[in-house]
Amino acid sequence: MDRMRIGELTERAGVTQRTVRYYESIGLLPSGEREGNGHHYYTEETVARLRKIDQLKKLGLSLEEIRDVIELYFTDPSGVQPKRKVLGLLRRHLADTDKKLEALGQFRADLQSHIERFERWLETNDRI
Amino acid sequence: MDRMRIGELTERAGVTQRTVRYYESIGLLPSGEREGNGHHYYTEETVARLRKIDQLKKLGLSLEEIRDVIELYFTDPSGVQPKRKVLGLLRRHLADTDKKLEALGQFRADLQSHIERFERWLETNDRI
DNA sequence: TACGAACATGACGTTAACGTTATATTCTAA
DNA sequence: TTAGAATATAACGTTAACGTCATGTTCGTA
Repeated sequence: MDRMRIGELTERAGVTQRTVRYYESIGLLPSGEREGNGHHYYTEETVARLRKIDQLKKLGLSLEEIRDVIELYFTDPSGVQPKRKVLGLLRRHLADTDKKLEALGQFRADLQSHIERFERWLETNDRI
Repeated sequence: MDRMRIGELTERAGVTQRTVRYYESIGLLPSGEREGNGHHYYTEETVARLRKIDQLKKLGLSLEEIRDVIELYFTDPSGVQPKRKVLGLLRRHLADTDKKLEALGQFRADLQSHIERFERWLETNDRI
């Protein structure tokens, strides 16, 4: 009972069929197995994958970048060399993420100080 | 001597002329004053503005979002109502930023834990 | 003053990440 | 079994943020 077609998949994952097919076409999503009739069938994992992709997108990762990391959420590369390779990738992503975090923190501080400036101004000048 | 033309502007700000003209066209950058000849002239502030825009872009803000906040870096809205309006905008941006920070922090933690997992694996299985 | 460099303007091109028909086939329920 | 819903595939459309000519005018200097 864990096999579903694209209709149920997209409803549960909150994306459109076009999105699923697009992801399949760029190799971001393994294209579901097909029956003799041509229809694709998906599983729970596909739903989870789509949700994870959505999360990563919200972090500002491009689909290409996501393709680099999505696998390690659902599979384990076997062998020392593949694991080393993925580890390198992950470390780069971590460094990038730290940079983003710092910049975003700075931006937050800027916003905060602007907000306080406006608040002070309004507090002293408002009650005319 | 603080008046420059687009060539110097773009060199100092690290953007192309196309970018400057595009920003002018969408109202993100005030289009430089023009002489009788048709040439635009810019100032130090334009350089600073372009750099600030670039910073904000790196935070994942769209040019439209940047247009909402860029002014308050370089001007002060006068009057209580305008200031209230900008304050509201700023608070929304602050809330958005906090959400992004949280998501990004979570992603960082995920990455970190994956990295550690791989490191442990390699440490115990590497020296065959 | 002449000529190459700089500038202005217009228009078509590009990439990412899908949206939106259009058409054909398959599934499902009455 | 047959109409309507779901699916597959192809192809053209869309938005953001510019890139890349093409053409014409202006600037600066030899």
